[in-house]
Amino acid sequence: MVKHTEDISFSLDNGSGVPVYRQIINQIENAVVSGRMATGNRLPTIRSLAVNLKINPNTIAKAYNELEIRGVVQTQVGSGTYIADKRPEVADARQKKLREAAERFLQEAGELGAEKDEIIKLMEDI
Amino acid sequence: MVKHTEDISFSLDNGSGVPVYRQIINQIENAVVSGRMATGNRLPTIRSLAVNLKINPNTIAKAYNELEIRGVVQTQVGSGTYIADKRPEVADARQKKLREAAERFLQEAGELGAEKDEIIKLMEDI
Amino acid sequence: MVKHTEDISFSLDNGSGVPVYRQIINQIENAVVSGRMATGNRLPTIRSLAVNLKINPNTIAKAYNELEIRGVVQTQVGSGTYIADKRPEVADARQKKLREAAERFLQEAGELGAEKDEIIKLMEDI
Amino acid sequence: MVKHTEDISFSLDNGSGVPVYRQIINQIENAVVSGRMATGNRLPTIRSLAVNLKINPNTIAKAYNELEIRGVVQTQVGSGTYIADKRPEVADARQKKLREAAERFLQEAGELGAEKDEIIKLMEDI
DNA sequence: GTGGTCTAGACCACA
DNA sequence: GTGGTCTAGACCACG
Repeated sequence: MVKHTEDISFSLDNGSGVPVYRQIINQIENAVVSGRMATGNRLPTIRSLAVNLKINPNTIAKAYNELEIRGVVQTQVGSGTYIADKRPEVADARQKKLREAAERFLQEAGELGAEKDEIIKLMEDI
Repeated sequence: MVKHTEDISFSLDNGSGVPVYRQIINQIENAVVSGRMATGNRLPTIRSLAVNLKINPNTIAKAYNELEIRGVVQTQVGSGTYIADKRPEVADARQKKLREAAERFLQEAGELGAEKDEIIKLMEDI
Repeated sequence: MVKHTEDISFSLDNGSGVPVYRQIINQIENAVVSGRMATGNRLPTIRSLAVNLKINPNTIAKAYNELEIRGVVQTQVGSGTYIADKRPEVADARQKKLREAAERFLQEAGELGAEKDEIIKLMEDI
Repeated sequence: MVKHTEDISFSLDNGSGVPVYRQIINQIENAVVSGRMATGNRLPTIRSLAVNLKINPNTIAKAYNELEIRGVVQTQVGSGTYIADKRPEVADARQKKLREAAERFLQEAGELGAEKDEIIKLMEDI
């Protein structure tokens, strides 16, 4: 039985320099490794997402296509795009991605001269 | 335009999608708003930095040029590129940049399903 | 970003010492402050202008880029470059630029020993 | 008998894009064709002018050198640099330069949407 | 086809 | 040796 959930939302940042299609890829991968999207869940259609995010359908198609190449999703022609079978690394992947995100942030915080105290205080405040 | 310190180091991430010249701009701005680079400090020469970072001098020139247009640095042809006169917003800018970096990180951590506890624990560990 | 007029023409002077990209910037700014180009008007594409002016596309890209950093234009990759939202100073800017141009001319005319009479006569003749 | 007048003053504009050495050349040529500097008049020494204008002596040397190549000045080693013998074209040259300066100005004024009336009024006001 | 990024390399203005 | 300008050309993101 194929589930039809579409409970994923995207937030794009146009000024960050990160290509839009990669932001989409990242957010889908994050949803997968965090367990919010699981095997068999359906992704939004290219068209609906294009309308939602106000971007060109080609951009989303490119993201889905790359995710398919990586084995994260599978496309069923005429039906939609689905999260692929769980692969073993998923559990590790979340930790890895979380740690990488933390390191990117700490790198930048370090450049801004923030010490551990200030950073943790900031985390607690927000 | 007096001091000649060059105590800034750069770290580039080629796979992040953020253009190299923008990474350089960000890191220089971070150094300025954090106080590590102050008015009159000299930046590394375009050519020396190009050798250091193993990138094309034009890429660095582009970064320095944008910083000049934005009023962050001043160039003296034949002499070098220097941090421009401190403008009043500098003090606020650090807080703003730090908060933005934190928000970007928390956004991504949220996508990965991390709660505040896990995040703070991670911060303390690294 | 609605209108698609491209009613701006450029005239470059190679021997003047003023960099080509700066001449382009000046002429676009002049068109904006004089009202010939208004918010939303599209600039010529980089490539078409490069062909027209017989210069390298990068030179035009550099001009457009600086105009974007200064907030004069906005770019939509895949679509074109457009005059940005009108900012309040525009009205004053025309007078300022006109007066500066006049002062540069009178400075040079003075060096050439021309008096007001001769200058005004010249203006009427041309 | 060689005259030793040094009654020429310079005004440099660093932001104009025109190289400093060319600004110097122009202003000396203007002084010559306008009759303010005549055959045999001595130019300021490179060193004194460098101090006055706060620029590098090499820049002035380059200007004087180019003027010598063009036959506008002559250098007497150990004595100084002097305006060369008047050549026939000088009388015409002033008109030509004046007209060119006027045309550059009118070009820019035209870009700013100024009509003859406004321009003449501006000339009269300043 | 639109603009953006990056490389490579030539030549110039200035100290 | 410093930065600035310009050319040429490759490849990318986006529509």
